[in-house]
Amino acid sequence: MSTIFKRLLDHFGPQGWWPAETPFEVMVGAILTQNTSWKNVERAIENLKNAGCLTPERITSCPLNELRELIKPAGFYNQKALYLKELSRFLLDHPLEELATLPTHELRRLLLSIKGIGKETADSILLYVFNRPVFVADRYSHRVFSRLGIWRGPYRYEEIRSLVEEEMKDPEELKEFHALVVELAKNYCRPQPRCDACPLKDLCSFNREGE
DNA sequence: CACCAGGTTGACC
DNA sequence: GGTCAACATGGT
Repeated sequence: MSTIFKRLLDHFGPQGWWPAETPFEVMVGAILTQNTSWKNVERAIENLKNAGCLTPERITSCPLNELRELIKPAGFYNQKALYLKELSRFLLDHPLEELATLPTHELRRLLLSIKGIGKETADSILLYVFNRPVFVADRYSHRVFSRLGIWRGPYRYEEIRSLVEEEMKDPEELKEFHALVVELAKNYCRPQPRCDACPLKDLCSFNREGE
């Protein structure tokens, strides 16, 4: 696992995730990017910035219809507008300084209680906002680990997360690793793979089927 | 034209 | 516990 990380870092270089100016922007981006390309999320965030709506206060006071229009480029805008309202309400009730004092498992439980925040979004926030040592075990990681023969069987979020967290404890490394796995999968591990140019070609076991 | 994207929810079994 | 359709825009 650590070897793979070094290989990826060597090949792609530091990815600099998460791209955002404030912790709140990270959280908003984490919700908006759910099953959505980052390119579309950028437009939505740009709209929110231009409207001065990138704080919990302004999103809470923003009319729902207006909020929907602002984030439209990110897709699923009806439910995501509600999710952003939920998140903002939560943050007004629980300041970041308070949340930062909680142990990771309690903070995760709190985040998961917010409608619109599931496991992956919660872990993205734990990692990129609160610097907690967690791995974001998204579908890309499952695809990559399956192709590398590290993981057999179906996609199970918690099990893949544990697999990585047992070996890697440094939040900074976990941040980069998640970003690098995404980069690898996007470029070389598509449904129609291009294993010829893959930087981990020599490690890839393609004799087995199963995503 | 079909398929994919930095998932989550609620219904159902 | 697990599975599944619905959700919506923009790029390839």
